[in-house]
Amino acid sequence: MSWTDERVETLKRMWAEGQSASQIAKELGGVTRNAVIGKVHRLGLSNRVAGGKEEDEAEAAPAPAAPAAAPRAEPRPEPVAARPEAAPRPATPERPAAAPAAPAGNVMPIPLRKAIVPAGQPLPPQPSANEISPEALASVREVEKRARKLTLMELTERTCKWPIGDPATDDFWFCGLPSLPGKPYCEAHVGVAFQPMSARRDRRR
DNA sequence: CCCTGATTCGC
DNA sequence: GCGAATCAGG
Repeated sequence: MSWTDERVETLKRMWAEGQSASQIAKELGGVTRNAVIGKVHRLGLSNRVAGGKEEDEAEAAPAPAAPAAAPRAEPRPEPVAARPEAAPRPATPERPAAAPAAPAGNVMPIPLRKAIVPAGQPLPPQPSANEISPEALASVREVEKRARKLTLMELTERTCKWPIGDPATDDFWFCGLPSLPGKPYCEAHVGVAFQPMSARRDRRR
């Protein structure tokens, strides 16, 4: 793989977004995080906040904290697959079939809180008590108390991705315990996620 | 261990 | 210019 303009662009964008080198490498494919880091440096977009090119010295830059605003922003929970990329412009000026969903009145009439959350793609089915064995259910409940409560961005290939809580509230996180090799979930959650058909049938009704 | 970025240096 | 190997951390 080579650093085509497009790939460099992606690199720049993701780096600017604060994505890690390994994440960028995964996204690009065909390169390691080392390659990404190397490129980042060569491009000169390393870090150094206000850096200002090659200032001689003047390292003693005071004003450590801007007293004005404190944009204490947690890492934005950007959806993993968020691809602002080029929006497919349907170049079809035809009548907009449906009226604008948003009322002219700039006010969002939605009850906020419970509603809009994209909910993302199909999440693993939440156990509905009657199809999970009592043992597994108990195990899960026990495990969820020990859950690492990871956020979406903190998940890796080795962390349990079982969602816990209501995505529409702050009361939402991912299990995060060590996942079974090759599985997306930890042992307990694998237990409720992958059940033999027979087990389900026997328990049904 | 898992992960992070930074640097070096042969290619 | 490139990126694996390595370093230095968290």
